[in-house]
Amino acid sequence: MPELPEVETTLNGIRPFLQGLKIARLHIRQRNLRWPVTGNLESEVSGSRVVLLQRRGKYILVHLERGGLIVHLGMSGSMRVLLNDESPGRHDHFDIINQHGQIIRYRDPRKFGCLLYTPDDPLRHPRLIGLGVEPLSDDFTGHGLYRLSRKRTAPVKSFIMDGRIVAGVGNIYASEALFLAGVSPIRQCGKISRLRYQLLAEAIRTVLMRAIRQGGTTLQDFVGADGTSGYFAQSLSVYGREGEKCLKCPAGIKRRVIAQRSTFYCPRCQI
DNA sequence: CCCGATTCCTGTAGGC
DNA sequence: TGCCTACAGGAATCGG
Repeated sequence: MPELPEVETTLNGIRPFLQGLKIARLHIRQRNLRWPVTGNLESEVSGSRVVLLQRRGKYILVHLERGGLIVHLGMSGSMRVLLNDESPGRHDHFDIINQHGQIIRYRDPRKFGCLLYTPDDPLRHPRLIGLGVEPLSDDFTGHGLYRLSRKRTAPVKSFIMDGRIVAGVGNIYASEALFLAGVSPIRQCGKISRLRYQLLAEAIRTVLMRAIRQGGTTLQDFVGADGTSGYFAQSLSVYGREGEKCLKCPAGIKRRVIAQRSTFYCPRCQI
């Protein structure tokens, strides 16, 4: 599932084929994504230069000379640079074709992703305006998490997965970061100490950066822009390891559902 | 405001 | 072998 590291991997892969170049054409085949793709985006963006490719949370921002595109990979999306002409499959919903005729193809079997156009600064789009802090920026601190969590009762796992608090932490990396920090996912976020939030913030940063270095996590669908899988899956400590032995102690990894999401943790190491 | 449940979608896995 | 159901989850939305 594309979370922040997978989006970052995708972005790095497609950047050489888009940033600084003109978009010759946008070819949309399926307009029925997470939100309907409305309006004549094709004519808005064709001939426009990509001035910057940027990630914000799990969103990909394609800044154009005027306005920009906003792409989300949902939970099964990928963007791939085609090496040779391949006929599109039924889940290949749109292509971006650059000035050299190179094709960046968007595939998303479950259609949870989106393609939006805005004539304004994409960062100020209503979908992005309420996003929380970037976890890899200097603004992301344990102290900030601590302050935002006061008087709240949600489980800490739900808290760090809330995009209005931190942008880009999804189900897999939430479990992994909580394990690394030794914090139980079911603890009420408002009752966790400042010190432990410092450990947690550091763990989130560490897990995300490690995953980026390994090209993200591929469980089923995810591939980077070159079509290869990420290999962070082999580094997962708890996710998907129910019943297996904890890496740090003799206990077994437990699974429990928190906010309708599978959550994996060590009941002994994570307090 | 805060929080949990529900919703969208389709491929895959497991049961019978 | 094939049908059926449950499950996976990002994020918006709704209801309490």
